[in-house]
Amino acid sequence: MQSFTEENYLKAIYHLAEQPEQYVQTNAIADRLQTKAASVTDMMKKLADKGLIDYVRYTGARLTPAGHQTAVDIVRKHRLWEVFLVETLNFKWDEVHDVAEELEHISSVLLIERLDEFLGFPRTDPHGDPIPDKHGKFEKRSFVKLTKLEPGSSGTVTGVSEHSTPFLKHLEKLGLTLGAGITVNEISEFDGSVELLLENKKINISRDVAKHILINT
Amino acid sequence: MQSFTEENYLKAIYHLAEQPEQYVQTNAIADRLQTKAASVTDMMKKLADKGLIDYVRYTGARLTPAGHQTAVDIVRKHRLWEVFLVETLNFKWDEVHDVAEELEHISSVLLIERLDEFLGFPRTDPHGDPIPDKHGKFEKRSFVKLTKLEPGSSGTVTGVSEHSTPFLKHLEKLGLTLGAGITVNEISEFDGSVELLLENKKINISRDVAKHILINT
DNA sequence: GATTTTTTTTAGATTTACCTAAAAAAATTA
DNA sequence: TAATTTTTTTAGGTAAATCTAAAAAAAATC
Ligand SMILES: [Mn+2]
Ligand SMILES: [Mn+2]
Ligand SMILES: [Mn+2]
Ligand SMILES: [Mn+2]
Repeated sequence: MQSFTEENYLKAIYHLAEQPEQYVQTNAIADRLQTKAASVTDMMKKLADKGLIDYVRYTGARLTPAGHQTAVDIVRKHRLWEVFLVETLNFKWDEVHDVAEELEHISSVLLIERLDEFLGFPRTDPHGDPIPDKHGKFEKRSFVKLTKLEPGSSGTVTGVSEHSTPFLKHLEKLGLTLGAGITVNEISEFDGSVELLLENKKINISRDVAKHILINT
Repeated sequence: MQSFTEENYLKAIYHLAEQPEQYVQTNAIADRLQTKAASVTDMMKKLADKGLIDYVRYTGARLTPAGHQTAVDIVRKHRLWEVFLVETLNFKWDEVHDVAEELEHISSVLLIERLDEFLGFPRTDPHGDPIPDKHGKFEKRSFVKLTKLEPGSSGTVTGVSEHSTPFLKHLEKLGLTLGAGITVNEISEFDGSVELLLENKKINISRDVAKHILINT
């Protein structure tokens, strides 16, 4: 049994690690959880004592198999709840993240199994992120950041790497929702902003927006 | 914004008070929350400072209007989640209480409004308890405890005053579920056990079981 | 009404999750 | 490599929610 706080630390390490064996730095965790490095160090010792992370002083932390399982369980719950909120309760995709941050800590195993079943075992959440199965397994999506596309190339929006309400509302307004087909016209040398074709309409987005849009080519 | 702990104290006072103006004793709260009287006294001071209860030393505590609103909101959420678990996710009535104890603390107002709507604005939960509307209002049910019925009188099971899994499983086994029609044959002078007719079948239940069964005559 | 019992509060600790400020280690730059 | 900057840890402290043990008040009993 972990506290909400412990679960949030494990999830942060999970999301920050690009490869599973990679050590995640103290400051990176502090930034993500909006806390102080000293607090992170305290928690790292505690999680290491519990066998949930490997922690090496001045190097960082990485999840043990037990810690990984816990983290991926939380991610699974988060994403299933987001699907429920959108599909069943008609939330918009920009309204679900904060509620799911609370719901992901509900501990009942039966609840999440039944929810998964009720939703028809969805594979992705409203932001295009894959939903791990109960064993923590899921297929890796293939995508490139919109900023990495060559001018002239086309693709489909399959995900976003930022879940905040203002960002998603902005995309909604532009019509850049999941499944939208786009073609890159030009990437500005000056500020990195991207001009693209969305259903024959020419739109311009800033680099800051483009870098959080994931494209399947 | 209250902590889970504060919410649980307010709910305990709400459930323990028979009339709204009645002061609830420190020990009663401690018993219900499985904590110590000293801890309750600490929390009473805190809740009084926040204006959620009236607290009189050596007398007890009662909810202020603000505290009552908070408490009844939690009860509303608890009962709506129980309906969801049973109606939508096919939980049994004995499996829902502990999960609802966690879910009742999820704070989103939109979530609970949408859930209410999705469920079709149910008026009672799986144990027959009334669900307050968003203003905290609900109709008082009329019922008598099964132990108060005269031999010969009939009625329908409309509720239970105990939500534990073993108790509800026991009732399930006997066929004493919500809506069941019963007639009292005899109440034992010796141990208070009750013999009753349930769909023409004669069954016997102990006083301890009977006192938690609520009958509509 | 005095004595005993029960209930409640106070005093003083503990644990968890934080914090700031200072010290130490590692990484970067000169 | 020496100096500087960045990162991380340690030291020491706070607030919330808990506890035990002792003191005080209220209620029950004699
Ligand atoms: Mn999310
Ligand atoms: Mn998501
Ligand atoms: Mn319940
Ligand atoms: Mn109930």
